[in-house]
Amino acid sequence: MILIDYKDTRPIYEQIVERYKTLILKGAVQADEQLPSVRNLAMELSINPNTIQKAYAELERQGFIYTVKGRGNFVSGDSGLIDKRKNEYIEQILALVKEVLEIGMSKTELIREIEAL
Amino acid sequence: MILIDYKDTRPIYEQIVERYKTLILKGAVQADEQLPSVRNLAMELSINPNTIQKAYAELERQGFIYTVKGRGNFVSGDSGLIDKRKNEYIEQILALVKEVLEIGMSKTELIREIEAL
DNA sequence: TAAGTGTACTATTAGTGATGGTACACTTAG
DNA sequence: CTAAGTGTACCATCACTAATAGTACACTTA
Repeated sequence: MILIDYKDTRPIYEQIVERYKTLILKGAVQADEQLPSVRNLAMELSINPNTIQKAYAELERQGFIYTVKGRGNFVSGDSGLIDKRKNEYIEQILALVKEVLEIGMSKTELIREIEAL
Repeated sequence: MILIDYKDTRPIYEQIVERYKTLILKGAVQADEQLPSVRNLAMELSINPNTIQKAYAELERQGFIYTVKGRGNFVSGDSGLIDKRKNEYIEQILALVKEVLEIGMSKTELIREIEAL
């Protein structure tokens, strides 16, 4: 479910956050489903529990999961998150598109590439 | 010509590299045109000469500029760079597009956003 | 009660970005 | 030739962040 890419320049906790955001929004993990405990996931990935804790804290801050002390972390049911997330992506994509247009790529060529997916 | 955004999380030298790459590919600075000296640009931006040096070294490594010891740094005339750079952008954009499609955004909606630029 | 949960600390290590300063070789204008 | 301006190569230092290691405590539940 979760994989760490050590060639990736992004910090581990951030990779975990991104991975879970996608999993949750894709519906790969259902609402109110329990996430692995901090200690378990840390052991599974052979990293420090503090790193998992940091990732989970960030996911909670962004509303993707909620925490019950003594019980665990669970997937939030907030449906508005998908639209928020989409907008984040759109902004990133449009920023890149602007730059690539500036250096002379044509909009039609770009769209053709996207259609080809 | 060059501006540093301290709210940007990317390191300064990287911002400078990206900025010059775009300027060169847009043709805003011509081939064989001289770049500001390491010391001058450092003073102008109120940062350390070593940081500029790092940026210039990276630009040279990527073929965007060339260096003449004792004279300065100059814009390279390599025309193949544009295609390389375009491909870099395309890859980044397509990676993001894949993810946003995974969470349920439609391809047509995405293309509409791009057309709207 | 014991095991498993989150959480809050503190200390430490490692890596990177950036600074400050020095020194040297080269080129060019004077 | 000289001086000023170039790149370049160092070194030491500071600051910040990511990650680790370890301990402790409060909570929930079988």
